[in-house]
Amino acid sequence: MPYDPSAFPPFAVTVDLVVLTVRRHALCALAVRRGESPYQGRWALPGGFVRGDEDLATAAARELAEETGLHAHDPAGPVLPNAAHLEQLATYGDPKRDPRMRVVSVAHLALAPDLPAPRAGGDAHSVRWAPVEDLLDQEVGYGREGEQAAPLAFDHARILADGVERARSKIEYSSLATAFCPQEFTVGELRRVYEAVWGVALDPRNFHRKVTGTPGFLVPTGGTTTRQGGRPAQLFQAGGATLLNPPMLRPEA
Amino acid sequence: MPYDPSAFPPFAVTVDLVVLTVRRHALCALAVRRGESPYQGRWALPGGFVRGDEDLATAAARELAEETGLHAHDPAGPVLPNAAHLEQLATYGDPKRDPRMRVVSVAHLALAPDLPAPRAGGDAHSVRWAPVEDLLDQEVGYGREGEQAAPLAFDHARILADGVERARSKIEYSSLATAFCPQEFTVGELRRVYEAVWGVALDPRNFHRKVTGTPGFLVPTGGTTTRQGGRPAQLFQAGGATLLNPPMLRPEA
DNA sequence: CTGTTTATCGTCAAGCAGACGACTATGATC
DNA sequence: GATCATAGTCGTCTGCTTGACGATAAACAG
Repeated sequence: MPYDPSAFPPFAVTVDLVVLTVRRHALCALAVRRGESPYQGRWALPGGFVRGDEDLATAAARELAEETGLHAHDPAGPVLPNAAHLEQLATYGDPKRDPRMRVVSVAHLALAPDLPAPRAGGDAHSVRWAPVEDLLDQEVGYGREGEQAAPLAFDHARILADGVERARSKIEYSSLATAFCPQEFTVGELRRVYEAVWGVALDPRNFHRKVTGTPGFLVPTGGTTTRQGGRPAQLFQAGGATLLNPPMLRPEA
Repeated sequence: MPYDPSAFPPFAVTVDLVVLTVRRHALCALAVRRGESPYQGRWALPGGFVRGDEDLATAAARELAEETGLHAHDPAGPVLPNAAHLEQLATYGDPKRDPRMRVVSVAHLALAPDLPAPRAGGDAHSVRWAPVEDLLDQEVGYGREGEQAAPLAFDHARILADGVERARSKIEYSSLATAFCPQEFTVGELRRVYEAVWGVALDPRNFHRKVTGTPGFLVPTGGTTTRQGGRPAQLFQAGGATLLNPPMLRPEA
């Protein structure tokens, strides 16, 4: 049977990105300010149309590079300095999610280390890192200093919440928390990542025992650093293990 | 800025279903035989186009009902007799995955109890439950009795593998295994579900202690049954808990 | 009645997690 | 330079969970 274009309704397909990082002890997401209607002036997740000859993962990696300058981490390739973890999150296709037309958005989740330089390709007025708490708690509508208190555009609050939940659960049983760290990092820095993502305090001694005792999680690089103050700490890299067994336990409550 | 149809390439959007059940000690998936080109005569996952005014979850539930007569389980609604668990799995959008046109498929995962009656809406020649092992091990190409040994159509082997992996991991930390059981079931039946999905043997005594000791997982209905032979077993229903803490541990290997 | 099957309860040792004490090595402050 | 604050690292102890497995219970088949 030949291809019959009338047999299916046409959709626009986009990728939206939940890009997370840990800055100053807080889990932050990348937000862009919309320059056009609908939701003009509101904050939204970065994203864009999938091109006609482009895979979904490719489109997400392209958008990520355009917005942040980060490369998607290729497990097969070499360890790049500016590499972020990128994975598909979920797909959102409510018929009314975009008032203009029928858009299906394949959301992706990216985890990036704290970027020393601001991202490329956007001016400071239209792109920012915002604490996810601020972005999600804006249903009632008040920012701290007359800041933009409107909720995220479209269904992006839901997408962001799903992405944050994915990140929170995935660092339990995988080594993904290292994606938030620079290439070399200390146990304390890794612990602060867990604390920021989970929003809890962890016992430094038990945490240290756990992560250094899990084979393949961390490999020492030999160096030490004192950038956090206090006694110098050993530097580590992410080891080859991707799944943690047994997992890190997220405290109750 | 008004809606500009030329600004994005049109896509067809479909839902494909990985419907799993446990039959005769084996994890089985629903497969349909393709009646048309491409891949005519090959087995594929059930699925179809998303309609113009339909949500993705709605489309998946509609396809599920059309193929199996099962309802998608609504957590808010009453417990229906023929209810299956349904969740979004992942989205597949390789530009070449369908030779006819650009199709993005939002795969969903459904977990159903073993259906006493064959499914409605399809004749026996074009729909069947097949052990996932058979469906996935056909890359080399030989079935047991001259059976259809060709691999699944399109990228459906990959989708099925992803769905199976999701199910395998999700029954570890959630109560989803009960979705494979009838409304009332015994601990032994639940154990056989785990054994079939994971492909391992579990100690009946430790399993019994674990599931009956996890609060909210199982609630006794008071009845007993002897349908498995041997000493009568207590009947249970799924309790309210959806997350198991601590999780069921899948044996190493 | 005896053997088989399945369910259920108990015991024990090993391992892990949470609570927390103690010590170490830095920089900051007086 | 002594003291303090900070952060890192090593231990100890206790309770809980797990995995291995013995023992008993209640049905059915011969």
